Amino acid sequence: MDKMTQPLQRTAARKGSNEGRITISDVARAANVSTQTVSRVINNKGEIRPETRQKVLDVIASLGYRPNPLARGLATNRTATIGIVVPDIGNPFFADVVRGAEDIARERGYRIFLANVDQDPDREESTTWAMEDMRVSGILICSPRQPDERLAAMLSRLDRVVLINREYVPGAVGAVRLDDLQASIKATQHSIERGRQQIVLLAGRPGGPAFRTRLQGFREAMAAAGIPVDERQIIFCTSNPEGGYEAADRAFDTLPETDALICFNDLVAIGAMRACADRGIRVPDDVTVTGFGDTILARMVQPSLTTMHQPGRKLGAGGVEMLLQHLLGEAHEPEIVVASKLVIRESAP
Amino acid sequence: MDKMTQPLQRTAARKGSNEGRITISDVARAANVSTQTVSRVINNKGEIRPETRQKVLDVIASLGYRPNPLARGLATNRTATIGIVVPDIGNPFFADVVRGAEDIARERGYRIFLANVDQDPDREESTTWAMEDMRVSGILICSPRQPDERLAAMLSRLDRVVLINREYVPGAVGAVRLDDLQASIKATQHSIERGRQQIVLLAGRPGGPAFRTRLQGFREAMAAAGIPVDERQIIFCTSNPEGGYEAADRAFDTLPETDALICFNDLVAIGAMRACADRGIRVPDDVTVTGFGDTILARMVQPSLTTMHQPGRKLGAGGVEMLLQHLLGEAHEPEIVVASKLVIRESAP
DNA sequence: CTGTTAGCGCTTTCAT
DNA sequence: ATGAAAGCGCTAACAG
Repeated sequence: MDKMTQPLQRTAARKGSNEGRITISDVARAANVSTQTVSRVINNKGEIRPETRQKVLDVIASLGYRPNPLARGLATNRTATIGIVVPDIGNPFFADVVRGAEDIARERGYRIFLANVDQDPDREESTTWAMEDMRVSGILICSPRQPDERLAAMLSRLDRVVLINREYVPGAVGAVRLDDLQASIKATQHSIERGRQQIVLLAGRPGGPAFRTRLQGFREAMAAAGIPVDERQIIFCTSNPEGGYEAADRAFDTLPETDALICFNDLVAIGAMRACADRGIRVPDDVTVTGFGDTILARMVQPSLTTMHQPGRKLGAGGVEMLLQHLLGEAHEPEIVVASKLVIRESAP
Repeated sequence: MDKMTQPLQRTAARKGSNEGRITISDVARAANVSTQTVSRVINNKGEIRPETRQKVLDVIASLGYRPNPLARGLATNRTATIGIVVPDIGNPFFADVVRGAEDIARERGYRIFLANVDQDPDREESTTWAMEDMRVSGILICSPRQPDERLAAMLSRLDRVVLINREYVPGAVGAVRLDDLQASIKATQHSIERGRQQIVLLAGRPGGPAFRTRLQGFREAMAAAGIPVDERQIIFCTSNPEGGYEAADRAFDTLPETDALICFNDLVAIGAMRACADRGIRVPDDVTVTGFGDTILARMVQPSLTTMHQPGRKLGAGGVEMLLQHLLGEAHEPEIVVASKLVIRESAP
């Protein structure tokens, strides 16, 4: 049980005391009221005589009082904080999700507690517990790779979790996600329509639902066009530029006729394009490359990237909104699906 | 935590407040000891008879007890948490800093409380307060743009802050930074040595110290080479691809002879290269482009980016280490300066 | 080595 | 409309 032995160091401070910070009693004393009255004022609860209220507010301002969220949390078992768990802060898509969440959260008086788990399911789980321990009001989880069963197990012990960019799983408050299946279909169709013969899917890491959906969309689009799929056309990769580079490399080794690459995300696509360049393969003439995400880089890289636009900001904002509705007991959809559309640029015109 | 270590116990849900969660008293009762003993066990404090200790640990495990960090924090006025404030989670350099910090923090039993402030000084300040309110053990701040005076003011009201990537300011625990001045000099020198005549600095946003240092290095290198600097060679920009795009555009409008661009960071460089491409300007033949950061993208974009390598991970790790040393009362340097070296790739051979 | 007694700062009953 | 008392779960101080 070493995990819970937490180092609580102390500087030269005396006791666990409050190092001269203003407390609610200080305010109460200075305003000649009880602490409850102060509490009521800062929480806008109950009826308070306007004069009393104003006096308390004045004292608060002049003393520079800031409520102690830990004490509050201990008393109420809740903090005005929303946790966000992202698998990879290096991915601009998640950066957008976070921004969207922050926008709404801030507006509604909540703080964001952001955690990066670097694609590690164990870290994801322990992080989630830690947030729960901190009595966050709710958690947004972007968990593209956690298997359904494990996620369901987590949810069964967790309350108030909104799933970002994955299908609703019972036990969650709800899910806000992109229509990944349609996106995958559209991306594949586009390559088919442009007459590409040997389309390869750089599919991400196997196991997670994102992977499955991409794959399914790919297969469906190919089947609909009557094109048989060789299993070698599906290549696993980590979801970053290196992964894309290696996967594209493998694609060209295995299937030299490859003339289109559908990539798990923009980062993978960038890596794949680099692999093409290093082999003297021209994009888009010899091979077209399609990404997912339409992150800011897509417009900027060369050739610019054809990619499925995925409004991450909307997902984050929608997730927080759903959570807050839930907290307020308001009704809401269990699942919000946001469509993504293809943005055609140079890499796959 | 294991899902099977969850006994169906539920002590009549006291006041519904703690929703049936296990408390230290539950453990104490079940183990026939006082809460104090349990506390000692989980904190590895004081001497405890091994049998007692083991018994407590067993009960903790079987009950699935997890200490309430809020209660702990309230009692000790400290939580085993380190805050990190980054100006822009979309920037891969900061992602690296965060990862480095997480590595060490996790290893030492601390949690990371990450906050994004989107380059907004006000948000930076309020976020910092919120962290302080949460009684974090310390804060790492990456604050490239906050003016010295304002930062100093913040520090005067804050304890235990480590500055990341900026010079030591009195009041801070210390600073861990790159040798930005040398980096800027080296980058400029490289362009000079390769015979570039009209070198333009895309300098970032004015006001912050990062900006100043880049500028100073640029001027010093130019002066050392006896090249006069036209003020139009210094262009402000936001530190993202769009900023780079616009700034490069302006550079070519103003000084058509421009044949080298030194960019505030890799993202700016990517935007600048795109601007070149859109104008039919060849990189590196017509114009060389140099970035800062050597983020993962630098290797992958086309042409690949010559850039100053900045080991973000080291900064984050070093920052946490310095903070922990400080908390333990150990001596440490006030400032750690990490050298960055030029990585030569295609954009400025 | 272990237990007892007080809080930490805030909110929640209940009174008034 | 306001106050008094009683915790929330944990740790600090001082016994023993």
